[in-house]
Amino acid sequence: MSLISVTLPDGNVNEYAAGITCSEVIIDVLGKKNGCVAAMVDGHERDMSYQLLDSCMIEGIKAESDAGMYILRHSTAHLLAQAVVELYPNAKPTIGPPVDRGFYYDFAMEPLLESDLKAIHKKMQEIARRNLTLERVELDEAELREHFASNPYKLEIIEDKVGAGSGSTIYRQGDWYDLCLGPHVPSTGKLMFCKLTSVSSAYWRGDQSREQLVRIYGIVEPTKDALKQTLHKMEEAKKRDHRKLGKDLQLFHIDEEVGQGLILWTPRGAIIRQELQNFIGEHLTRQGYSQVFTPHIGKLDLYRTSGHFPYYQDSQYPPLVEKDLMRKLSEEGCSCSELSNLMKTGDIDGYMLKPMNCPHHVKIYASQARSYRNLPIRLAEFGTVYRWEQSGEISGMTRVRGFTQDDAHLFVTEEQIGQEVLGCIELVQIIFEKLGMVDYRVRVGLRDPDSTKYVGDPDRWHKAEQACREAAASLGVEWSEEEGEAAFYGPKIDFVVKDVIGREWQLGTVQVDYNLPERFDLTYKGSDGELHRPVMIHRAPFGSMERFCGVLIEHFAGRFPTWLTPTQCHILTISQKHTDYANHVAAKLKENGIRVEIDDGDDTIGKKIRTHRKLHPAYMIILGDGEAESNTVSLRGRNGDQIADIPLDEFVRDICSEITKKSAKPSLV
RNA sequence: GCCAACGUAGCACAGCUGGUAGUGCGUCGGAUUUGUAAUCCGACGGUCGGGGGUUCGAGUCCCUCCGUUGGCUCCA
Repeated sequence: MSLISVTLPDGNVNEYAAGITCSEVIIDVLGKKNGCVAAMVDGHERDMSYQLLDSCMIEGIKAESDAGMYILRHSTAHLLAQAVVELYPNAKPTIGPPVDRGFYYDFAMEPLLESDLKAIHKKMQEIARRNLTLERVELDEAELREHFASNPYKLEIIEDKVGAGSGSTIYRQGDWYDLCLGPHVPSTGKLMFCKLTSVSSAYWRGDQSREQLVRIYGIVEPTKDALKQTLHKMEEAKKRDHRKLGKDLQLFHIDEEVGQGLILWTPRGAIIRQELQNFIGEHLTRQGYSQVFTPHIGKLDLYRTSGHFPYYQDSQYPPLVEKDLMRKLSEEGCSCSELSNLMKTGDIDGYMLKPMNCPHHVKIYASQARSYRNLPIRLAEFGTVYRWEQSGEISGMTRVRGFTQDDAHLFVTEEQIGQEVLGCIELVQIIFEKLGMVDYRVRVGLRDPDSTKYVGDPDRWHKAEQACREAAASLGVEWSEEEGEAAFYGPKIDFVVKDVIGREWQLGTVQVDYNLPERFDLTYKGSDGELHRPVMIHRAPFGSMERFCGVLIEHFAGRFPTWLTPTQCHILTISQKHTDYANHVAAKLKENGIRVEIDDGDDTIGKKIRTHRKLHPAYMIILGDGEAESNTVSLRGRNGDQIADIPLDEFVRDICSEITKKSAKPSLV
């Protein structure tokens, strides 16, 4: 038998007889498997049982590594499928991939209930305990078809993915097997520590016109402890959910009688929003923006020119029609579809709730003759827009039907694009940094080189794309280029953050636009005395106040920094004879612009603390005889720490300074 | 929009196979006047998401609409 040279991660080279398995090499080197579930051989993931026939480089893949977790999840998806088929013999497994935080498997079967998961989980554990070996088997096309003869979904995959004439592999565990390329863990015993998290539905191949499948989601970890930890984290994440905290902290309300996806900002939430808007406003002024105000509606004609109507009719609220016209049309027996057609053709006019602020801002630009000396012109507005999101998509504050963008439109010359894009993203960065949001990524959306859907000259596109790239690269955070993700009217930079349950949300965006200036025939006079076309940049560093606040609530878990928190000080009296002093302290704080709430009720101090801590004020101020006599306050912080008898003036000075500095955390206790 | 589950007082929940609604917190009233995570007593509060049906009788079963949640699809 021939010998092969196997290069190890540390650079050492061992010689083995050809045909040795990954597992044997790893055990030979380490004396044990050391938690490896698979191996990386010359850059390819392989099973532990994979035989090495040629000289190669090898490295073990540990279960807890990213690649290892992926394999663990994938194998657990198989385990799930086997369990489901054993319990429901008519269920047909379709696909079951690993995903970021776990895995899922889709089955063609009768709908399941959440409560059925328990039995399935039990079955999975039973199979895991059988410790079945996962065996890779290569089959030719005919054999594959024979193995999956009763499963049309697998046959379809064989048809499409495997291709005519070629074979593929299956993985067998006990008497069950699945079509799969692997790799997998060596045996089902590695998959003990899993949990099924939810059951929902999905379409076969994500196609709405095809069969509805039952999707089961689950998670898995290499050890019991890790599973416990992950479950604990999931519980913690649930507590931070902005929908729950928003209710508990009285930040916003959604009322079904008002409408789905329409946020009512209650007084406490409104403070947070106002503070954020003030904060952005300061930076807008510094960066040379002009603030404008525009109404919530505009004529259909405006949106015909901009292109929003009727091309995006599906995602807009239906147009508003003047009442006399409506009456006349209705007397004439005009049907809804006729009305809709008349609107499309422009034969009748109406108004639209604005889906975007840009047309209004364009009109402000166009209201005067502009010169190159005026550019860039930067128009900013907290503009509320309305979009008809699909009902199933609406969620809390993060996906809504009416929202306020921290919007601005910059009208610039071609040469100014780079510098202005940079200015926009610097603003985003300043704001994210101040709020401690460091876990975000940047996506640069570029043209799909094969598509012709884009408007504007390719050379200009190229320059704008380059400007976006350079701007993104200058940020010093993770960024990626994504071809085909540009808007049809220009390249863009998106800021994406994760919420506590791992969902990613696009917040800020900066988009270059060649289209609207063209459609509205915008011009400026250049130094050459000729008229030129400006370029527009759309930007919204927070995306929308609704979504941003939703994400912020989760980011801070409801414990906002002093400058943002709705009530900064809760004054609690020891007994009712301290009410006068409490009012004195409150007045002093309010004079200094500090938001205060007093509780001078007849509850015990313990009870008051318990009540008020639920609202997470920056500080609780406890006032009794001692404080009243010496004109001091005693503080209690969020973590329960206490400081007694701080002179009132000193406290006012310190908290004011903390607020002015927009400190990340209350730090006076 | 599609699939599934869910929808009981302001909030969190209980209510078995149909017999006509309970608990805790909150609120209000009374007592208490308290020094750092629940003082005691009492009261108010629900046409059980809306509408329709089955039944002698429905929070409990069926239909339908609305909403919420988890996914899918979509997102200028």
